[in-house]
Amino acid sequence: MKDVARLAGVGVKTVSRVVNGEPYVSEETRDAVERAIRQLRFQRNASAASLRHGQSRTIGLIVEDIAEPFQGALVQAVEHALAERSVLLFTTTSAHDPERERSMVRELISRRVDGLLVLPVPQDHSFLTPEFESGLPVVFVDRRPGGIVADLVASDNRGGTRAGTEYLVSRGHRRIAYLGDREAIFAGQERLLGYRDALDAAGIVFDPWLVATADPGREVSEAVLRELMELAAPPTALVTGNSLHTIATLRSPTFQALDLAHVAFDEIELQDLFRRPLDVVAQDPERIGLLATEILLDRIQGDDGPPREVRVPTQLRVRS
Amino acid sequence: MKDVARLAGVGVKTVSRVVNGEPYVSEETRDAVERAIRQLRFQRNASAASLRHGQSRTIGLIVEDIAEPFQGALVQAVEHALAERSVLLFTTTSAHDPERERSMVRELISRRVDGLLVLPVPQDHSFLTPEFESGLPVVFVDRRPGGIVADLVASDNRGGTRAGTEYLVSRGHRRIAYLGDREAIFAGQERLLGYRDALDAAGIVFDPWLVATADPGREVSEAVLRELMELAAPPTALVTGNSLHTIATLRSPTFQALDLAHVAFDEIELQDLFRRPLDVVAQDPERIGLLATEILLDRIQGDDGPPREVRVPTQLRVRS
DNA sequence: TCCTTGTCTGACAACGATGTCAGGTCAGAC
DNA sequence: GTCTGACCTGACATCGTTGTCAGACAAGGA
Repeated sequence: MKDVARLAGVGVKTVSRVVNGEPYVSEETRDAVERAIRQLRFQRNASAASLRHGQSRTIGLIVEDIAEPFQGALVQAVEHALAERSVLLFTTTSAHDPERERSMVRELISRRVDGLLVLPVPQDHSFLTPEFESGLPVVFVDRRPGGIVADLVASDNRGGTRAGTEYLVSRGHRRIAYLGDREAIFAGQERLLGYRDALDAAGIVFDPWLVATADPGREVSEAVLRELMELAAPPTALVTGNSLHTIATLRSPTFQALDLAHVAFDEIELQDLFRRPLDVVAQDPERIGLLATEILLDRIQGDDGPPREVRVPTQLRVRS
Repeated sequence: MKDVARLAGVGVKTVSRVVNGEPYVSEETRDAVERAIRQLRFQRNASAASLRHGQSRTIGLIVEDIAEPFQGALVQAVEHALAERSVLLFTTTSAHDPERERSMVRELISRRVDGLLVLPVPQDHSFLTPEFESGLPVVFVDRRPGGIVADLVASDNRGGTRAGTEYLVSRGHRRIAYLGDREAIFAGQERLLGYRDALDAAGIVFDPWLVATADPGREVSEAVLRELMELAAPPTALVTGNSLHTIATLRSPTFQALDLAHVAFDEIELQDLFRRPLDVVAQDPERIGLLATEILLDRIQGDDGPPREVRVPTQLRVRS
């Protein structure tokens, strides 16, 4: 900037004014400065500007795994929402590891991000409280963090499984099984509640033998299905509570041999090419990402209202 | 840092030494400083450090679309490779738009990234030459950029389609069709060459009627297949040159009605759940991302050897 | 004429960290 | 006692930018 100023024959502050589009610069001066900028290929140093006035026009995002379809779509949506506002995105991953998540938070804070978007690892997040209280805007995505009250944007998990289960009920099913995440996991708990809501509404007595909660896996699905089918009154329909369970189940030989009605929570890409059409409760990662970004940017602008919780509707997609 | 120094009763420089783990600090001083750091929850300001010594421990990545599986896996791999080295990643997308790509480059440079990883939009990239010559390390990924010679990490496209086509030949096919990207696209050109290599090696005369290059789309695949099957000597096998063509083809009714042997370039997730098993030439986005990151970090360390071109092997996966 | 107002400009300090440098202490060698 | 070298420490300038402030000038009004 000093060089530009010298070449244009003006003071550095005037160059700064031109670069930032501030008023009170004469036409000729502006031209001269812009010429000098082009000639020297000057690029404003954002670190220095950030140092001076405390805003970096940068936000940090922590997810678990970018390659996972839902999270990839989320990152894409956030990036898309930010790009128009010339805010840059630090993308980091926790790899499901609380310790790594914490260290990423540290890295991001040391880079002085203006705000944080976190898809939290299931654990206590009260370690964020000091930052949070010192004014760093944090918006959580997809899961409610433990030990801290903050903005949250997530799918309407409960309404989603409820709608999916009700669809099965409407097709005449009374013995509907549920395979999903453990209840310790935020979404797992909510989705199971939605399943029960639908049963209650239909006057179907909840049968704990029809519910399995576990970490997803092919062997898990296989074992669960075998047990289910050995019941005196085996289920005629199944709800899977997340995409990993869904995929594991679709892959399990017992399921493939059966002709269970099936509704899956979370869309599966390319399901139209599967052997059987798949009915799903689709989430909307684009909208989740967009809303979370907008709330975060509002917070950065200074919005300090009470924590908001936004639920993004799911969509039942029947294809069978 | 000033506050920490005051609290610990030492000079700021000593705090700096402790924070950066420099030698020549006595045990007691170090303890006192560390206590003060904890007490004040001090976080080093990376912008300021970056301003002072010119390195930001930050790199920029530009892809087209993070939600696309190959690119998502790539971003994940890069992030993974960087995390261990406490380098943070700016993730941005060009959305296939050259103008936006340029503006992202500008944003990244103004943030003083130490290096750039670019999956380039097909276009001339000579606008990067000034930055490049002024020492900003840039590594291109997946595609060779136009108008600039720089490091490149990409799949062995030619070898990949060659292997895929040779497999079809080995199964007795002589009339093998190819549907892929236009030759103007880097990978499209290379993959078509691999197809021809395999034909040449098998002594099969290249028949231009069996080759279609186009932008992918369901209608495109449908039309191409119809035309192919109306040939006097229709093909008995098909090679699709990228995943979009593959998916469009799998969805096209004509293809579904047929029983064409098929090899697809690029892995398709969950293909094991498809109606028919899919033989693919799999790329290795994890390895591409890792190698590109390592080369970039080498360049940042000062490696100024001639531009490198690294080809990552593909893997033929036969399932049918 | 003098004053006010609006416009335009640049000197200077400050943001928070670190490289440089000079100075101090202390043990051991001569 | 002096010297050397290793160790320890902090004052200060500096990185590039921008907020503050004061000064200069012109136009318009009293």
